[in-house]
Amino acid sequence: MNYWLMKSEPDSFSIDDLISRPAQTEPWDGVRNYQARNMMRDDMKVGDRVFFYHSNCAEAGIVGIMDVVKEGYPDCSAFDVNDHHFDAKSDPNTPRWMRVDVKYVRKLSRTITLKELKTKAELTDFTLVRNGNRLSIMPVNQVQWDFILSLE
DNA sequence: GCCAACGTTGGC
DNA sequence: GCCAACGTTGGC
Repeated sequence: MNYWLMKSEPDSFSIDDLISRPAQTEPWDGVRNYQARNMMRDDMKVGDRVFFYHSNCAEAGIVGIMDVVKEGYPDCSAFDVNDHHFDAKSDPNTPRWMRVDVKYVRKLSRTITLKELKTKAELTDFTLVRNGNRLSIMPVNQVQWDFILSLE
């Protein structure tokens, strides 16, 4: 089993939005970055665990945990001209973008903020705290995962 | 709202 | 294949 972190701006989709979805499950669409796409297409498996991270907000940080419940499949929001994430270069016959489905597991008892994570020597190599990193999906290793949860 | 970091695009 | 211009991300 692998561990991941996925970012979302709570103004557009928060963990409370996920909780209110049917079956508390949501297709994670709109990702338009190749590295992140490749991880959803090739590496994320059913049963993998995911940190839900709130970005670009007052208190950026990890707020909860999700499960991967459906592996990479075409992100059809790229085909919809009315969708904010429409991409004319994604052909339905050879889809350029992929998504996975994620399901709510639980909220953390508190937000573990980016600010706090940056102070931890144990997380020096964690992608999230590396300066200027903009990946919206990233792997988390077992040691990092366990350490972060121990902060809760 | 600012702006640094960085990914993508496209001219050459 | 280089690289300048441009757009986006995301912390602050």
